[in-house]
Amino acid sequence: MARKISDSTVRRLSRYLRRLRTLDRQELKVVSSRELAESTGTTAAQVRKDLSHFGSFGKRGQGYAVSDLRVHLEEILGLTRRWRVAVLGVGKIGSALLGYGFFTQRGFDVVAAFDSDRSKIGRELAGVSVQALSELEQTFVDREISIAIIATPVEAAQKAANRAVRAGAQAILNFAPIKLRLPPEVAVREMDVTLELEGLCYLVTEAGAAAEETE
Amino acid sequence: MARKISDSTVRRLSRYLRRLRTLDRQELKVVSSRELAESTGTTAAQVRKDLSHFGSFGKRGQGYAVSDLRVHLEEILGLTRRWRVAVLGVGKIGSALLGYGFFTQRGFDVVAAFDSDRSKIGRELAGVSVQALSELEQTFVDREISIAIIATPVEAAQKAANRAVRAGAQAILNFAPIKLRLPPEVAVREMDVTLELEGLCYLVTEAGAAAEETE
DNA sequence: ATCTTCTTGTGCTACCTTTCACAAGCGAGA
DNA sequence: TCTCGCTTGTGAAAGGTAGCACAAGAAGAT
Ligand SMILES: NC(=O)c1ccc[n+]([C@@H]2O[C@H](COP(=O)([O-])OP(=O)(O)OC[C@H]3O[C@@H](n4cnc5c(N)ncnc54)[C@H](O)[C@@H]3O)[C@@H](O)[C@H]2O)c1
Ligand SMILES: NC(=O)c1ccc[n+]([C@@H]2O[C@H](COP(=O)([O-])OP(=O)(O)OC[C@H]3O[C@@H](n4cnc5c(N)ncnc54)[C@H](O)[C@@H]3O)[C@@H](O)[C@H]2O)c1
Repeated sequence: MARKISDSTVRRLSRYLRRLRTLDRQELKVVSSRELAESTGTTAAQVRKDLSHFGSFGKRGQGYAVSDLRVHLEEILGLTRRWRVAVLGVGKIGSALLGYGFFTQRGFDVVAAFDSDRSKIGRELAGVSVQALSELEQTFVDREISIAIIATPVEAAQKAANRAVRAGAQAILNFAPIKLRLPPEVAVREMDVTLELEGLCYLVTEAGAAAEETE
Repeated sequence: MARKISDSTVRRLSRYLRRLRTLDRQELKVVSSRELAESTGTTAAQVRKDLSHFGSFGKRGQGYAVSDLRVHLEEILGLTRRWRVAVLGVGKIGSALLGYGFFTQRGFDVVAAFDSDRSKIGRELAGVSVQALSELEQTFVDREISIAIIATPVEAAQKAANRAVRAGAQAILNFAPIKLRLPPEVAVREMDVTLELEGLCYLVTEAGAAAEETE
């Protein structure tokens, strides 16, 4: 199973899992690749190909057992354990994330928050108390934190990420609009609102231009 | 120029533009594809290929004129105009977005905000007053809003998006963890934190498994 | 005027992802 | 047991995307 799985496949697996959890809650027993495809915005063949990289989970003529497939996907994605997360930068975005109920529900425990602003340190948000940066290393080790969410201003983001990685973080979710430079063994994903907005502008502008041409 | 440009190319163009704006502010006059590539996390060939889809902007032996290329990219991405944006759902994420200073700086004006919660209506955040949903259609038309940011709870997201589209929105930026079903002419981008976090878990788990195998 | 150095723009190639199409397999019903 | 209807799993084809390598061109030195 040393096959290289692409990011887009992994994202789709997350989508399938999300859907399966809903179906499971609704007590539905089986689901076909076609149904799964329709509700996640892809094609039936794509669903089957994605799953086939990891094994044969379905029954020909029937479909997939919802609950079994859910468990398989949870295993594949590494979601059978809980993950401890720290938030770096408790500003507007950071505190929104601390209050995000979905995390706990999905296996992520935000167990620490750090800020450089003295006036914020000691304050408690959603059951997590904001700590000084000086406590970062110790806390990462003690609480076995594997994921750091960067929500500092852009100027501080690279340093904050470096520090989290040195303290043992294996993965970084970055909200700051900057491409972080980190060692290749650290997993990084970006949440870049402006990038996405600009992408939307391109599409709208292009559609407008195309419409004019065919006039 | 009716060539189909891929999403990944558009995203990279945004990155180049971001870098060019910084260089321009630093009064740097020229930049090579190699420099641009290094600071945006790609390769020099990729930078040149991306730009070549739209024309020849560089000088052989020299590089690209920073300020010219910046303008070209702004034109390509449709950022020579300002864009009016509305936020739907003024909760934790919605209010963080309303207070996000980068938007204005980048050509996006958040001119309206809507919420279903009576107690929030009339309140003012970052210069924008929260309106009732009943005013949505009229406001979209009056203020020529082209982009709607969905920041409602997941159950309300599809309906909110539909309503924004019917009111004239050409693009949707969706923060709710759901795949929206919208007419194909509407541009949609997703900001799905849980999806990204799950992707990180996969990578970390996989790296862990690979390390064990080679023991 | 020629040579050297540097960097672009691009055809070609290699790789990767998605789609197609169908044999194989499963269960139900006769 | 055989047939029928349905859906999976997968090899092969198609469609894209990224990287390589180099001719073409630009500026400055000699
Ligand atoms: N506000 C938004 O809607 C939004 C949206 C998308 C992206 N972002 C990005 O997210 C990041 C945070 O944005 P925000 O609006 O929450 O900003 P903010 O100013 O509200 O919060 C930033 C917080 O980080 C803290 N901080 C500063 N330096 C730090 C350091 N070295 N270590 C730890 N904490 C530090 C500050 O004290 C502050 O509390 C920025 O990079 C921003 O570009 C914000
Ligand atoms: N909080 C986070 O950090 C976070 C992170 C990522 C994604 N999200 C997603 O963003 C969305 C909003 O999250 P939140 O944490 O800000 O939730 P929230 O509960 O704080 O805010 C939601 C707001 O939407 C309003 N609302 C409800 N129905 C509405 C409707 N039909 N039209 C307009 N407004 C309506 C509510 O009154 C509330 O003010 C959710 O879908 C959530 O899953 C949140």
